[in-house]
Amino acid sequence: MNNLTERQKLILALIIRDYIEAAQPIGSRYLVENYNLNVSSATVRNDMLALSETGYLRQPHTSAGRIPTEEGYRFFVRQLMGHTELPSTTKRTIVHQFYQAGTDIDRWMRLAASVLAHQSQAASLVTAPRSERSVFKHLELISTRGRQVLMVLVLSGGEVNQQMLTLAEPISQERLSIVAQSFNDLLLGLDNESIAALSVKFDALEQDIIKLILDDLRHTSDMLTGEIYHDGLAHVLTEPEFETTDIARNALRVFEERQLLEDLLTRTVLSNDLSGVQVLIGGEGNWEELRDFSIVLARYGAPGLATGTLGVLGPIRMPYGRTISTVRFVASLLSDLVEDILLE
Amino acid sequence: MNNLTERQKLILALIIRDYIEAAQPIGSRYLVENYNLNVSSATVRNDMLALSETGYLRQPHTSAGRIPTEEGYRFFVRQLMGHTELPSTTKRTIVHQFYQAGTDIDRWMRLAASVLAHQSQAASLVTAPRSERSVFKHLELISTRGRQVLMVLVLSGGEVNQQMLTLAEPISQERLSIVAQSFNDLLLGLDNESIAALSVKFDALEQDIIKLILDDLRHTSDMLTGEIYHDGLAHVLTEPEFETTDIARNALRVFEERQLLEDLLTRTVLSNDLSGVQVLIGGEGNWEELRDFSIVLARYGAPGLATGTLGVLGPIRMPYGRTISTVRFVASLLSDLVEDILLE
DNA sequence: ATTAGCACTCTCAATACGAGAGTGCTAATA
DNA sequence: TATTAGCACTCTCGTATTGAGAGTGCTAAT
Repeated sequence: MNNLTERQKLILALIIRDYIEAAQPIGSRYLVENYNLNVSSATVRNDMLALSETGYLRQPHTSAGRIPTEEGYRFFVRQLMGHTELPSTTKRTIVHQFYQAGTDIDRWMRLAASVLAHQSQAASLVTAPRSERSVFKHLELISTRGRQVLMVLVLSGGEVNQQMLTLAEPISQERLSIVAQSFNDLLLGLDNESIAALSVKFDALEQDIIKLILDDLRHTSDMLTGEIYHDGLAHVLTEPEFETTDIARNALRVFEERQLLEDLLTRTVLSNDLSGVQVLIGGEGNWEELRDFSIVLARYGAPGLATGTLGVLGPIRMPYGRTISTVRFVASLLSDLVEDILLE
Repeated sequence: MNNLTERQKLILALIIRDYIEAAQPIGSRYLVENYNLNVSSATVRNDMLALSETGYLRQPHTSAGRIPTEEGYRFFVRQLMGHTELPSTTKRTIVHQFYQAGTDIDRWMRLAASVLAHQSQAASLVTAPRSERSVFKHLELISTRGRQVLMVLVLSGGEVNQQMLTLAEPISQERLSIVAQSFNDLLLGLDNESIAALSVKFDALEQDIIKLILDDLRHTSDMLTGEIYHDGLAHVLTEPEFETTDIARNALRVFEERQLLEDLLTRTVLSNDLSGVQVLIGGEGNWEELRDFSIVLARYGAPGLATGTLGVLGPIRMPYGRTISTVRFVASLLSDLVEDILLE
């Protein structure tokens, strides 16, 4: 499969780079005139033909130039594209912005989404860090009004879940505090299953609470909870390939279908290419909704403690080099920040 | 100004209704053929001319039919459009969906956004209920790791703010609990200013905590915090007037510019037309970014305790009757739910 | 293996043209 | 005075035609 001559690889790379910029089919004459290939356009045409037969290039119609196929992009990203880094001035600017954002996680997330969207000129998405295995940390019961009780549950990794609870009869704040305290002593550090396995006798109130705690724990570890931050949706409409409204509509739908996003983001745990950055081109056969998009994803955080996902969604004709290095950089930056917060 | 004949009003109403459906200029012949006006097309033309001079209608070009101006829409919404209600089967379906969603506020919000978007075939946005005047309710300090402390602050109305705090030196959980307890006794029910005015002597740790509490209180009452739920962005691309990409891009930008949204949503407190539902048509001169859109907004919740905002953004050519009744219904439904949760 | 040359194909912008829709105006009518 | 018939006029929009330009694939020569 890899029986391409060096010149063919070069031509493929040039076509992809230029096509990404120009969004127009690239012809043979254009190539020889703009790059010192030292061969004639006819030779380039022969190579193009070969690349078309390998499946890396195609023509929108007879007698147009060539554009890359999805396979072409994949080959490019995997083999041809070198490792790129963000310019260090850009890096410094980004770091500075995070520095100014203080320690507010919500602000970090928004900033991360904004930076990703702005740098890659595409749509970005970020999820807050959450612990991979949720463990009970602290419970608080706060009487609010009549028989309503606010239950605040803190899990390892810093997630806080709140829930309303209706009692059969009013209970004083003092008694509630005592109940909460006993749970705190009993459940500290236990996970879902350990708590379910407890064979202590509970009264009705305690039963209810335990059920809610279990619910929250399961909930939190099963699926993606919380806000999915995003930014730069408007960018996807800028690209000429999204003139067709239904394609653009698909892009928006991706951002609003939690199920799909969860599905997508949780898959990122697998296979760590490219120092943790993963590139999905054109749905890769698995995601019909993403047929027309590429996604660059990375996980960040403190492995084993709390991790989140971030990524960029754009057209298949995407500046992969720049996007990948942006995603990589923001991910590592967020990882540092999260670690700072978790480990002393 | 209101010197329109009954027939002129009728014609205006018919044009608006039909234009909203067809998205095409409406001509005089079309009107007399489809409705029993009992006058000739020439007469209708005369009335149309009058309506054009009043500023309620305009022509895209000579010899096209008429389309409503923004003023025309405003007049229609204010004077011509009767009070419409959602079909009761639709109402039941919606109520049922909320019933199934349990008592999870996050789920309510998502569902509300989804229902609004789906019913109005436009983009929706919803903010979680929050109390209008934030008051201290409960503080919790939880030692996590080394010198890091998780501070959980509960405000009236049920907002929970969490924040990390780095100590100068490690402090045991017992001591933290004691500190938290003393704050709970001291600050219960106090607002921003009362706390700032306290003239009690604090040590360094307590000072830090007070500062964070004040920050949170101010933060929460000043601006819109928390997620702004939205759904149905894809709908805005369906409308023919958004074929032009930059207009559609504006719509998306509206949803991602928190500043604008906050600005917008907080204005809803004013003037309660139409049983609390507010209609902004074409930015109303105040919002350049909304020049091409209309927004239907309503506040919901338990006044004085906790309120949120919800609304729908769509093209100016929007089915106002349906949208307004949807917004009104969802708002009142959410109000009931919130009240149920707050008042016993 | 490379290249010059050439016929061929396809897109795209420009142009022209006619049908159709809808108006505004004038003069006649009830 | 309000309405109407009639008509000239204007503008859009779809369709057809055309020619320029770009780029290819193939063949034969180097």
